[in-house]
Amino acid sequence: MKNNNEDICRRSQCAINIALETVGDKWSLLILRDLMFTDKRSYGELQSSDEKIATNILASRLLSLEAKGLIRKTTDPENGRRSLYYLTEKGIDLLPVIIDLRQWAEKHDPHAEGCAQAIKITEKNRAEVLCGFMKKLKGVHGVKELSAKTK
Amino acid sequence: MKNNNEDICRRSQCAINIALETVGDKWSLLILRDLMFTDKRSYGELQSSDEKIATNILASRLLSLEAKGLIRKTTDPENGRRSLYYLTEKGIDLLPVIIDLRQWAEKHDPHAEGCAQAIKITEKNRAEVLCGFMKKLKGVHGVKELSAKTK
DNA sequence: ACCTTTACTTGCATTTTGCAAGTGCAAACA
DNA sequence: TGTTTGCACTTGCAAAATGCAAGTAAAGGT
Repeated sequence: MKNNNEDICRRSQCAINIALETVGDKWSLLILRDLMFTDKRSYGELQSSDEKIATNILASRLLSLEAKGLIRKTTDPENGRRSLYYLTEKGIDLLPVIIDLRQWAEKHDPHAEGCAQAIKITEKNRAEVLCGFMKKLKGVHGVKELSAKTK
Repeated sequence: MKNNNEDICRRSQCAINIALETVGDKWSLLILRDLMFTDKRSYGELQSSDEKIATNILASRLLSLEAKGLIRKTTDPENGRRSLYYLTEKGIDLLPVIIDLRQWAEKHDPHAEGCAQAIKITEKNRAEVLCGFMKKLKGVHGVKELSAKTK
């Protein structure tokens, strides 16, 4: 089992670099995408995505994302041999990044098919739509909102 | 010289996946960051960043970014042995992604140092600030704005 | 007790990245 | 006009990450 030596051995302390060292590989954000926009929660379901991630890579990514606090692993209460993965708030907070990547690809690549059609964003409603969708995700993934008591 | 077989051989057509296959490695966005937030334009300057990119990787990334249309290579008119790299509109359009990554890291990693302090974004002024900064980048990098004639 | 489902692990080939040294070429210099 | 120097890369090889196919382990059902 690896320890978290990435905390002290970084290429730089630049925020952008830190973000890229955390999720800047070719698979992590795709896993988060599935957790955000589909109801896939188990290992097998996550493996069934279009991109066909190799099983050992999926395993290592889930471990790494959990170690970094972006997802949380639980056992399915209805089926003990099933593991379920849920987003944490830290993971949910990457929604804006994913949405921006999608908008960029849709603008510049004619072949890009917009997954997550559910969430349509314009310049004006962006903050509102993102906030609403993140609130929904927090509900689905069981993230407690600190602001709940003030509302 | 590689041809653009990535156009037809993709893991999937999902917009998010396409974006990640384009800039989802550990270096491309850092190069774009430097072009956006510093006045580094030459090979040597780009190599001097904190993250210490290996020279062969820098060369291959510049080639790849140029092939994908995110940057443009020119010869320094004042120094013939110098190459200068500029962002294209496609590259500039990744600004929101980079800003979101930075905000995410600043929120979740106490060690993150905000590079690009110049651009401070709140929920309310986001569209305006991003738009203004992108306009500035277009000026600096010599990207023509189609809307110029209508203004 | 046996079989199935589910989540992985393992071993090995391939690709990507990293490091250090070397090459080539235009401009400045002698 | 030859030489040096700065700059942009190559090249060769080691190390790490990724990809593929097959195998293992443990819970649940029958």
